[in-house]
Amino acid sequence: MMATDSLDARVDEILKSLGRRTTAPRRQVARLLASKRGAFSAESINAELPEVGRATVYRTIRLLAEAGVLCKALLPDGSPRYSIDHSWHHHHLICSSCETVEEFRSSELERLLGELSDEIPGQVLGHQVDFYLTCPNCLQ
Amino acid sequence: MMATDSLDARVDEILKSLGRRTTAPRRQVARLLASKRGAFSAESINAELPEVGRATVYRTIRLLAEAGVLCKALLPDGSPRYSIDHSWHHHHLICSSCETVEEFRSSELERLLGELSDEIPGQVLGHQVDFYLTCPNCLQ
DNA sequence: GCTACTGGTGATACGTAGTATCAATATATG
DNA sequence: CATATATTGATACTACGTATCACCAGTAGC
Repeated sequence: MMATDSLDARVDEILKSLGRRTTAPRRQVARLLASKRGAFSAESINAELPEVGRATVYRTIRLLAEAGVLCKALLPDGSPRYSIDHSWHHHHLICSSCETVEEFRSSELERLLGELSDEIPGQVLGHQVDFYLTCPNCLQ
Repeated sequence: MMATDSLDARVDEILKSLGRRTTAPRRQVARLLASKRGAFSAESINAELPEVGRATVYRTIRLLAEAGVLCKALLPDGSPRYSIDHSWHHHHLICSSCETVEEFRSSELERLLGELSDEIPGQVLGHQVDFYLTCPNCLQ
């Protein structure tokens, strides 16, 4: 599968650039992630990979999130969901019903957030904007 | 203390309006919360009230959060912090260093978020905006 | 003020999310 | 191929929160 192969290569590259080793467990996790559409919990990945240790699953997810391959969104209650990061900077549309997470971009929003960051005392490191909604699907 | 007394009264009122009972443990939790400045974790409240059960501490915090007395902010890693809710609708300035949570309001931001909500497919229920920063204090 | 009804409490157990430890193992490199 | 070391996975631990359930205490009605 094209997408899987390219993510494999991307993961190899990232690991190399970080001086990390390319191991079988990391490949297994990366391949499973690549097959996922939408958002997922770390625990669900762990459940689908009984042959990979839990700690390794979590470590790999963290590694890929820090490398920008995955991004982390928080459901309204704070529980994290991960998804493949398709675009550089974006926010999230989170369905409170089916927990689907979609990416969302708005240059106008970005501009305003930038302006506000300049006004806020201290050094702004980043921001998070999430919309909680009932998605068209869940509205029937 | 004035602030404590008024929160006591407010909590009594809220409990009454919800048809809930005014109990000693709920008062203890509410009093401790009133004495807090800034944000705190549920667990820290639990630790400071050994005579109140953990379940009751969490139940009371949830009750007060749902009633609008407390508001919940999420640190960058998703761990929740609670603080007395001083103003109706606001966002958060979260110091990544000292974990201080401050309230933040911007009518311009609110207006834009409202506009965007209209454009987003599905029924938008709410949004969350957080700025992560190093606060002036932590910048020395 | 007493009593009964029922909501609240707290001990315990459970579930999710994630990190720390550490002996055993696999990888990249000379 | 040998070896230094990054990585693994079992286990244990922390934070955060909910479910259960026997017992207790508010509150409404008399």
